[in-house]
Amino acid sequence: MSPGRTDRDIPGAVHAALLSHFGPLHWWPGESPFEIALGAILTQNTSWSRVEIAMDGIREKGLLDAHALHALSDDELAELIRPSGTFRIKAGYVRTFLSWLVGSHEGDLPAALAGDTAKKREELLALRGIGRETADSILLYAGGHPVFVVDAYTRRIFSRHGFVARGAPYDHIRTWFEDRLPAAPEVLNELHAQIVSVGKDFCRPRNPRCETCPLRVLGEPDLRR
DNA sequence: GCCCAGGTGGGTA
DNA sequence: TACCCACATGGG
Repeated sequence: MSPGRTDRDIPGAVHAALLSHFGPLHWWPGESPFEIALGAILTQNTSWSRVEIAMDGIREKGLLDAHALHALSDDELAELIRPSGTFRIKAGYVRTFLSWLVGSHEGDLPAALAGDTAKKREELLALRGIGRETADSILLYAGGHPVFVVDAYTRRIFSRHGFVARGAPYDHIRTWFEDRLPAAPEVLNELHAQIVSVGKDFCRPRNPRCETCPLRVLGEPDLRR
């Protein structure tokens, strides 16, 4: 960090550095809010390539719709989800989500997500299987709410550089970013995607590639964290 | 064989 | 609060 710079500049500087390196990533472009929400649940502790296989299967069967999936049996739903792993658990989570969406909001996700951000977050968090990261992914990517999504990459990168404590609570990290970024969904969307990319390619759990990392401008990371 | 992946929930102390 | 563990698939 150069002299005169404060930690308030860090998220913006990271965003600029990563955008310059990776170019715009445009996560979840052109997909329906429902597809995005379903993907957000299926990707829990799972690589995105596995989620795409499950989503493609659901799409090919013409079932990528809240009412259609809601009408399936538990076993049928679990089989569709199987490629994304932890499928019996996730089938239960998806079932809970569908029951909320169809039962309380007539299957209309944009309508279900409209309104006050904090209230909608609470509503999503009340559903079993929708934790903080999944709730915020749905709020941001499917609902266009200006929230920052904190994931394992965010924790690893920013704790290695000393900006957040390793075991800091989710909402502490989220507000640290939100306080330092514009309340613009497109910025928060892009930054989260960029962080995942740099986390995969450079700031890896093992064998990190710090020498060529686009975030080496932040200084020397503490890899013990 | 092992760790990891765009986590969450339940249990225990 | 802070750890542990199960969940389950496939890639590196």
